[in-house]
Amino acid sequence: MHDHAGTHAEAGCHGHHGPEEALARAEAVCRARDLQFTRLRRDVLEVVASQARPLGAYDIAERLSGPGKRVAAVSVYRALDFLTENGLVHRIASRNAFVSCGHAHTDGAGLVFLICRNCGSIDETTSPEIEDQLGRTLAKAGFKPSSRILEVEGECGACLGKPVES
Amino acid sequence: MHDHAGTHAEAGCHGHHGPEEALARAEAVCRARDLQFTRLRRDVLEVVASQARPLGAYDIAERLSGPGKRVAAVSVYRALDFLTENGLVHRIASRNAFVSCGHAHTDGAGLVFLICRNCGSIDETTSPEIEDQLGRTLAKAGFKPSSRILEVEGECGACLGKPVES
DNA sequence: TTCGACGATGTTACAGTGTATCAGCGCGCA
DNA sequence: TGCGCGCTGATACACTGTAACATCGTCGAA
Repeated sequence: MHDHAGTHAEAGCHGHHGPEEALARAEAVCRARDLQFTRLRRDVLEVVASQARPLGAYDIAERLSGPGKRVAAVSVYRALDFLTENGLVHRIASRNAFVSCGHAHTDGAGLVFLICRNCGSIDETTSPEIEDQLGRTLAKAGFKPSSRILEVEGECGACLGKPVES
Repeated sequence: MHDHAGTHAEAGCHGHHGPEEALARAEAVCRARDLQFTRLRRDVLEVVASQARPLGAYDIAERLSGPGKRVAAVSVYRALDFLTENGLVHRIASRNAFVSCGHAHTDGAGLVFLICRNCGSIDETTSPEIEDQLGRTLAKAGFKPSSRILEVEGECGACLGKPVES
């Protein structure tokens, strides 16, 4: 289930900070903006933050459901909308899935997602240089940006280090 | 339906070259690689290339279907797979839709998609500088890339020029 | 020519993703 | 107490994508 938590921990991980930090940050953000950090939103964030891999909305719903309790996907979507709007979770467009945001960052500034096609983990970095270049390129094209996504698929450092489990 | 064809034509358009060019290039590519440029593939490409906006697979299927003829979405998907594998159309991950590729380019080198949230048109540019910076950033992170997507949403030059139709 | 291999297409079914709509619930506030 | 408002539950549905199998056409070999 959460077997990668250990293997991933060492591997140049900027992105995955664990649930505690994400929850603390969420509480702070919601308090600052006078928003409700409800039980459902908390639970969804906790599930997403507990994984270094992106989770689909239905995955999350399944994990939140149990014998006595059933969480519908639509509720998860609403919680995810809330969380993404407030920068607590990111949507990975190339996977139709979601990851928790490791650190506060100024609204999408040069954010890059590194998706390992081997272990499925997601790492998150920023690059002001890319942001600069992108800004210049857009200006040259006469385009006024409002949001951007930059996702790279490949092999992460950890998987390159230990290529095969033979 | 195709009302934007005129309005878009003047607007710093790198991306939308019309169906003829796309079809000619596709024929050349398929001949060079000894691939079959079948009727269905041709039709799908023609529909996609006739629009500056990205089209969903079901949109394409609908446009290809008529009173006597019905094209199933699954056939469209197969044609789109073929076309994307050969660099003739691109998938826009943030929209789950497809656009025809305006020009030959060396396998995803610094490709940037500019999606206008006002008129819905897509423009396509490349930036070696961004590619450079991205390469450096990835190297620093110890990440070996195999593919990447970079999509920017905002307002295109044409829509900025004529802000409102009042 | 006939046969078989192979790739493309047709068809059905189904899984996964996301939204619309309405009803009910909890809580603050007049 | 009652009202408003935001959150949640629940159902239904639309959109996106894939799996599996049948069929067809073409090309090359026997």
